[in-house]
Amino acid sequence: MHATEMLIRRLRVDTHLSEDDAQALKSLPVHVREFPADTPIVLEGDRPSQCCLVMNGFACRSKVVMQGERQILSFHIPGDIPDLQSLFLKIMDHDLATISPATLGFIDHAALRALIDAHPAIARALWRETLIDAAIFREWIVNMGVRPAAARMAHLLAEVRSRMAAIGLVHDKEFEFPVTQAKLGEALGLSTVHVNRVLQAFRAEHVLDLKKNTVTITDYEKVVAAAGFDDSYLHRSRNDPPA
Amino acid sequence: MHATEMLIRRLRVDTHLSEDDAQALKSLPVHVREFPADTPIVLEGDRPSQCCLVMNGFACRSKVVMQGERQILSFHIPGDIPDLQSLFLKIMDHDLATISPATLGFIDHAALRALIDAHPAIARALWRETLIDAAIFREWIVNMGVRPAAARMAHLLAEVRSRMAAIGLVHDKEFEFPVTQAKLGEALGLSTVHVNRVLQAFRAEHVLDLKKNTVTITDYEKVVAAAGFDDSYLHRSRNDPPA
DNA sequence: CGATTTGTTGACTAATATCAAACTGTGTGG
DNA sequence: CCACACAGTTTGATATTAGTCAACAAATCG
Repeated sequence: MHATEMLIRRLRVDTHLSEDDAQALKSLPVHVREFPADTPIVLEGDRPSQCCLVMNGFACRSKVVMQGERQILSFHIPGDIPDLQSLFLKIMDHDLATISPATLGFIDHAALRALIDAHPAIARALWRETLIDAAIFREWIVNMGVRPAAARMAHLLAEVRSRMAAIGLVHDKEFEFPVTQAKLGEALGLSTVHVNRVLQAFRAEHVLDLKKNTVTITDYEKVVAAAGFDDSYLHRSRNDPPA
Repeated sequence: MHATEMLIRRLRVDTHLSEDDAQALKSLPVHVREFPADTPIVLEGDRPSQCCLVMNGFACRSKVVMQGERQILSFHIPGDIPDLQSLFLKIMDHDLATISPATLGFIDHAALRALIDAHPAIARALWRETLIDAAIFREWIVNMGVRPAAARMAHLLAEVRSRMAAIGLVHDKEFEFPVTQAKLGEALGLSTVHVNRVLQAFRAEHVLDLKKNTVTITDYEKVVAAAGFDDSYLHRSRNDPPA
């Protein structure tokens, strides 16, 4: 799919865009590039001059603390614009990298700014995307703060499943999620060993499985119950009818 | 100080606003109300029709999970607009409440939307505020994920100190922070007992103290070192000169 | 096919939670 | 002014969760 069509479809999930807005988006110049797995896109301290649309594959944002430990802050799936905040926060305060081979579309800040100034509806749609991004961070904080390891992992996988489902990428209880146990640990604030043990417990209870970059959620009800998962923080449009 | 002046000053810290923009902000109708301590302002599930500016006192955002545990997501100090996201995310996905007696200024969404449409610079300034909000959440995730209890607490207090300093509310190594040990625990994902013990350790080493709603940072260098605190995620303007 | 990354296991340790009790301090009504 | 109530803090003992280390097995990649 073409990058700008993808963007239009994504923004229209939550916000009404006129044909005029859509045309304007369609004429946005996008520079498409292929990235191998585990490759940095932008790093903390950078001053990017473009935003990045994930067209294919997966990415994650992370931050390293001086002791060399890394905290993964978010995972990104096709359709996401993981560094949209760089449009107004000049200096990156975290890293963005692929976690699988990925196709990325780069859009110049200048072009995006011009579009925003000329099309208030597009501005709102993008602003809203950054606000949902923040809502996901909030839930991530809850996850780390109050949930024990198993619930935390269940919650993360339920969220990724939910977001993948929204773009039609969940098939037959399965979805692609190219994450190693080590990376899951970095995301959840758990050691690799503990991640492994929690995963085994889920497998033993036939709740879920993760292998070969694929998550299989055998018993979705149990996952939701274990995680206390409620997707309202994702602010899907059905929850938020227009004002 | 008048609410709109406060807002103008706040937005001008990071963004250039013309006299025209400032005048427009000044004419924004603000409804000022006093709140006692520990009083909800908006709750999860609400559909607020106004945003709230903290003029005096302190607030926090939090989320409760079904087991009744509460995770505090952020603390808010005078000048903050803790629920600015409600302008575009109709349904609150978390609670907002005072933690001390507070003076709050309420601004109608409708008025704010009109202002945004007419004044792109104000829109950007507000958007930027929500992006910094998200940046703080990201660092909070790092805090919960990789830092042990003492470092985590040091980081939180260093952040609050930094934000209080920015509005001139740090005096003589002290600043007001009306938080109980129980609330600190809810913010940091620690039990009250553990918070107490960590605090005692800091006291014993003459690093910092927290009593009577006041934080005293005796040895700021040690706090920064223990926390690995680096304020660049707060995106102060000196780090982000205009494009 | 060897080399490297990823996953798995067991034994042990460290960090933090839990529980229950006692001890502040502060404000209130008698 | 005292006594009581209450919210907040402190303490000790014990339990639990998750981390560390080290070795090995399995999968993946060139």
